[in-house]
Amino acid sequence: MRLSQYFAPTLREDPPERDIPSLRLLLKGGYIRRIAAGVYTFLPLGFAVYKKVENIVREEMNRAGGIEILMPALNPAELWEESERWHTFGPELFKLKDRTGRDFCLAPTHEEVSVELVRWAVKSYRQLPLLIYHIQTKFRDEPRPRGGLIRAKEFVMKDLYSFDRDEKGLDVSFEKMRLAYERILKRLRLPYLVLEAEAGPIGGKYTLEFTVPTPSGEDEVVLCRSCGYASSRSIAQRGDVDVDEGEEVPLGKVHTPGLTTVQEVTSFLSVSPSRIVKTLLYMADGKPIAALVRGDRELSEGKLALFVGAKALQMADEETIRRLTGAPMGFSGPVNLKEKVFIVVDKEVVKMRGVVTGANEEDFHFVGVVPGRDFPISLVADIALVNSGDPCPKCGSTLEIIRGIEVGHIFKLGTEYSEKMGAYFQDEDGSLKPFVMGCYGLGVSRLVSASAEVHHDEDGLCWPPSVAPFDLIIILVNAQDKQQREIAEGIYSQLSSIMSVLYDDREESPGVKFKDADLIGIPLQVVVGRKVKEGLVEIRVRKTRESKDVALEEIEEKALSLWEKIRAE
RNA sequence: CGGGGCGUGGCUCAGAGGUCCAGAGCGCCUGGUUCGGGACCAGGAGGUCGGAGGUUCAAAUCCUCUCGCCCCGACCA
Repeated sequence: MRLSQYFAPTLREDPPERDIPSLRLLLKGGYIRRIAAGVYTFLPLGFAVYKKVENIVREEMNRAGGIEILMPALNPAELWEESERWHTFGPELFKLKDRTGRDFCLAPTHEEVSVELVRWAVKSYRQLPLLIYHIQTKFRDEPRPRGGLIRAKEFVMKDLYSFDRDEKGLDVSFEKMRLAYERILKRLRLPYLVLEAEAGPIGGKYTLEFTVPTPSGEDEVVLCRSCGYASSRSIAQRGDVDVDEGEEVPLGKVHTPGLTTVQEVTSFLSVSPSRIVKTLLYMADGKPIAALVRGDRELSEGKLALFVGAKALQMADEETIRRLTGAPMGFSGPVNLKEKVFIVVDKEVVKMRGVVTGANEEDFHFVGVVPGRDFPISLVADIALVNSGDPCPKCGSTLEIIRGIEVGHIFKLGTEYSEKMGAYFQDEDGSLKPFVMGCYGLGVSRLVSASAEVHHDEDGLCWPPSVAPFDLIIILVNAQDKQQREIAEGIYSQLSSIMSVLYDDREESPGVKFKDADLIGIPLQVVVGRKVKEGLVEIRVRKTRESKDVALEEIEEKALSLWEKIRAE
């Protein structure tokens, strides 16, 4: 491709969004263009990278036994009513009506459509397992789009749905997908972590999250460098900590006028925040629960929901708090609650003696509270959010918190959707059974961003060969120079037959061409400049900056050998 | 949805009631020079200052409302 006839509108100045390197470089390099918050056009270069990523994903899905289809983005409401997600998915679901007033949504995921398809087409265990997938545009009305392609309102996802006879079959399908995901990420040259995570609105019993570690990622990951334990922070566990157990003293009440925050109370009583216990009230599937964590910690709602088996966990509102405690917000405690409340105590708190809690009375706190003595314990669990420095639950060494981009998430769904939507097959023994499902999402457009995030330097992008928009760029230094032009043209036609080549034949000054080449980040660069007089051109590797003068007649051989070399890295 | 910030030629921004108030640099067009790291000279095109309303003799500039975008948080495959 001749750059003079291509469409790669690079920017000279940095776009204002400079916080996330991948977004800045994709915009500056003419890869993508924003048309609204979280909505992007892929320009030719970006689309080229996208297609390469998509193709790797497709190849690995097919290799793992997936069968490609294409489901519609526009979904009728009735299907979503069947799964109940028309109401439970929340405001992220884009809803719309057709001209007759019939309700539709723009699908954010395709469990419903795939179940509808399979319950129609698959009647016998003989047809199982079935793994169907598509690569398609998804819509989510994100409250806050961010990072360009990283969190968009419209994005492309590969989603595969597995249908099996039983749990054992599901395990096999799940494992196939796990391996396929690892192969994909390796081919993309992306470092990744496989995390245990929470399921979110998709549901399911067991999930793994594939996360690319990068400082600008928006997900927090708890990581143990010594044993490799890795988990999404929202549900990460922590080992046992030595706590200051305190002494068993009698319960007392103190006047704490207007002091509602941990900080206010602890400084007023001159105690450390680790000696106060926060009582957080929640409604779990309509039932009240109290969660107790140390004052210097945060509660993990994910873990709490997991331990109490709650589907919908919501912080109690002001009114509910008054009803349960008889006091306004800020004075809640586990002692003398007005109603029967399920009390979940963090494993650290249960060891503590003589702590401070709210007194369930306006302007009062209790001191000397002892769990078990002064209030009943319904459940002891690890419900506090992990902080960096906490001990690893597996090996006890120190946990770290890093950031990452979640690029894939795979779920063992079980029979939830099949049962809700009436999707049954006949098993060998003649009985009707619900399909046992799994679903496996991979953010294709997000992978483009993640790749840019990992593969760049201060001058621009440095694509790995597997996703680069072109293999090699020819830089014609002086387009006015007849000899340079002829030689560049020759190399262009010669190399084009063995690799994909972008030829910068523009009448631009050398500086512009070099800057653009580095910015765009094509792996190999061939510079046709003044050394042609000596029969030499220069070939260089974008990423490492290594550079060699090569005789004209050797350029093809050299380009190929360098290509093989960087491809193997 | 809370908090903060920003909307002025294609891009990055300056201008904070009037008279150099519609500007600069980059980009773009014409002509010429140049050609190994975002060249130079000359000429030129291009904006109802996000929108609506208001204050004023006078509004990019002050006020109100509104829309959009960015960042932090809440939320979230």
